Amino acid sequence: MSVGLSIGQVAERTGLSVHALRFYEREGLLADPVRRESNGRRVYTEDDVEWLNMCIKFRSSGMPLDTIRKYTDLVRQGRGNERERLALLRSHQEHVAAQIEELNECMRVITHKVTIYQQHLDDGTADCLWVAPSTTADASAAS
Amino acid sequence: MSVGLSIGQVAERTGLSVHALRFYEREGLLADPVRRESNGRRVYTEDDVEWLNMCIKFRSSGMPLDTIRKYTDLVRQGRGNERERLALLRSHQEHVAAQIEELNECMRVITHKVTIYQQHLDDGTADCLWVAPSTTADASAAS
DNA sequence: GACACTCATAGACCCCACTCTAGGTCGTGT
DNA sequence: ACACGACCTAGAGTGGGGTCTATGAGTGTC
Repeated sequence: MSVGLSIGQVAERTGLSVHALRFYEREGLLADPVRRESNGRRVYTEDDVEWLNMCIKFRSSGMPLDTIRKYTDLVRQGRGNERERLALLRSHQEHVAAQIEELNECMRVITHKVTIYQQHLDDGTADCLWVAPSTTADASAAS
Repeated sequence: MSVGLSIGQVAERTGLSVHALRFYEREGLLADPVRRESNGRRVYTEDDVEWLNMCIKFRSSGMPLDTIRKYTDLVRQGRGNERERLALLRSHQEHVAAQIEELNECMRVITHKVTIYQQHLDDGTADCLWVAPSTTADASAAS
């Protein structure tokens, strides 16, 4: 089934650089240190790729490498610590929820500004309303 | 109206450190270089605080300081470049939308993992299902 | 058998966004 | 008188997350 992938192939299909892949490995982010060919070259399995994709999801949702390492350690230790894994996941879940909240709020503010600029540009009123080269001009647009 | 605020007061009400406030100023993130008392101390206006709050929104939605500086420059230059400001804002808006998308996708994945772990813990099946201290064990939970 | 290519390691380097330090000034309270 | 706390500047240091370099070895093909 799993043919064995070179680091270059894994880089290609995960979008991580080969540098990053080696870096992640050094950092202990792979459940088991990648197998090697006789010549020392890394051989990745499809499972490794799947795991990496999960790490990428974790990273891109703001989980620090350190926490990913903790999670990896738990998984590596095997059965018995499922509660801990769950706690870690839940905590990250909350974190992500908070981020989404925050971004939505930012979005609200930005969209408001965009709308106002757009309106004034449409009106051709821009030249009348933007008076001072100051904070205030933009702030009044923001408020 | 505006009484004039010390850097400490501004730090308190924006949540930025006094260090960060000075840093932001050096970096050209304030529309006009803050006024000073005769003794050289900074005096912030409420407008400055408002502007800073906007910067904070920008930052916390992932806008690099560099881009905030560009926006600030545009505002500082005054009327005539509203199109550019709008373009910058729109571009950031898209960026934020993409981030929200991404986070939602991560959330989906994480929630799925959480659900599965929770199920197995509820079932008490954890000890049977988690077999190997390997990627696979967790990957099967993820899939 | 020469050239290009991919891989290997160890460690240096980079960028970003702060954060902190050193050394000094001012104004107030006791 | 003098200590204290808030402020000032310039610039060094930090932490996270990679990225790049130097150096060398194995493979593939003309």
